[in-house]
Amino acid sequence: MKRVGPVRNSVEEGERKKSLVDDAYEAMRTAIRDSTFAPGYQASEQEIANRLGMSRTPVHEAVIRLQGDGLVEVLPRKGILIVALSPDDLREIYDVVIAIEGRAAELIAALPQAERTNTAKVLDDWTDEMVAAEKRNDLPAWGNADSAFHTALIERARNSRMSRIIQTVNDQSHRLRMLTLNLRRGLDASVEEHRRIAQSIRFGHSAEASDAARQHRIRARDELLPLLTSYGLKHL
Amino acid sequence: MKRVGPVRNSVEEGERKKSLVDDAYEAMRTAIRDSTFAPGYQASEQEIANRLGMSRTPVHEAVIRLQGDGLVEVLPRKGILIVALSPDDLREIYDVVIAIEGRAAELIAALPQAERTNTAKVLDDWTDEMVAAEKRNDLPAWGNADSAFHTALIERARNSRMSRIIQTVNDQSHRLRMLTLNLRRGLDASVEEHRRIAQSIRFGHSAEASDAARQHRIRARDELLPLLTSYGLKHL
DNA sequence: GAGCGCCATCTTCCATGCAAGCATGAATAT
DNA sequence: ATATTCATGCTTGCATGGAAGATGGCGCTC
Repeated sequence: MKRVGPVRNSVEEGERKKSLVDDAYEAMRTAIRDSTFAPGYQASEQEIANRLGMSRTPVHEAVIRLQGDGLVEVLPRKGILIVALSPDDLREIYDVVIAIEGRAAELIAALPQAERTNTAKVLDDWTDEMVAAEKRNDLPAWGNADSAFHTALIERARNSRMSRIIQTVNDQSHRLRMLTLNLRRGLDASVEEHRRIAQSIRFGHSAEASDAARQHRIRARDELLPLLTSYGLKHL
Repeated sequence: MKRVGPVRNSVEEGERKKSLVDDAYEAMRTAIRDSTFAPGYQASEQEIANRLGMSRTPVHEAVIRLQGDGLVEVLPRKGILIVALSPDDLREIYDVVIAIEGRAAELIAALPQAERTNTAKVLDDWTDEMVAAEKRNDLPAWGNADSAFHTALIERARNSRMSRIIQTVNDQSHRLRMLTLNLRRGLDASVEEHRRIAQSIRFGHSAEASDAARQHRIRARDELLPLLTSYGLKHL
């Protein structure tokens, strides 16, 4: 019986009081993100509890949270199902991201100049990192820098609800992202589009910032979705 | 000890199998919405369990869901706190609604004409209802018709994640809505703005539909927020 | 051989018991 | 009178047992 995630370490617990529910939640969330629990996999709470070295209760409560996040589905008296993403789910997720990121960029571009300049610099730095990673053919680093760009874009809007929404759909689509990272190599306009977003923010052009952020996601969607269907991927 | 909500009726249960957790969740959600549980109120799981005629477990699990919805906060070993909305929360909620409803209107306006016509008619019908209610000085009916308009707008976009997001922020701000319904009487441009949204959808003008939906919410926000601060309402 | 029904088993659901932490207030010392 | 300390009660966190339900296999019947 292999342990899925880290369990309460009784020796060095000097940092923070985390409940077993939090442990179980993080462990399962991670396991789902990196496909240790693949979609379609059906687990039982008892089994997971054994792996994590705890009783069924905290696992059960963590599952409730994961269900709220849309990551699992609990089939009454059948077990826990790791949900798969359909093309329709992808369409939904993209529209949510387009809406939220567009508004976030718009809001940032309406902030005072000092903050705009600072944010634009941070965004440009991450874009620089993407360029550097591309030169090194370092795909993981490229993906991380791209993620960091979009995370920074949301965080700078200072809207915890927007952050949470994006976090949720990111969790849902994380597996897809890992997959698509390998598909689209080279043919990507992300860098120029990121520049346009940062520049619009720098100059305080709200409408253009919103449009740039939206078009960036729309273009990425229109490139990816046909690719997936051509590969015959019906769910993941 | 007064019962807060309906409890499992053992006699007529011919409709659907609802778990006790669902019962507890709905009962508490309703109690929070209609201020039976006012913000700042601190309850204990045992107390709520007694009121609902069940044990602590389903209440505890329902509380986890409500916490995910941002309606309550559980203070470890102190109790359950009904969260209050700060002006900053209001700002966040409005921006989420502006983003989502704007995109929803944009998407609907991009649908085939038959569906657009149908949706526009439904929206106009609800706006008619608002006008009629205003003539009768029937404020609750006006509020219901307005809610129905916005619910229809979201539902027609056929995006379950958007629906869920809106549902969540609606739950959070429901008390505020009930309050503001009484504040702004007469001085409201909602009807004309609703017409413009419906008309943009009817003609398939995506950009204008998005703008109309966004401006409608922005205008409402800019009217309401100063009103609240002038009344000295720091939280609710 | 095919189909039907029953039973064993595995699952979640819920109740309850125990433990641990924190706040409150009383009681005592200064 | 005031401050401090300690005990008590109330809270959630977690474990565990029993119950209800669903499913799959196995045996029986035709």
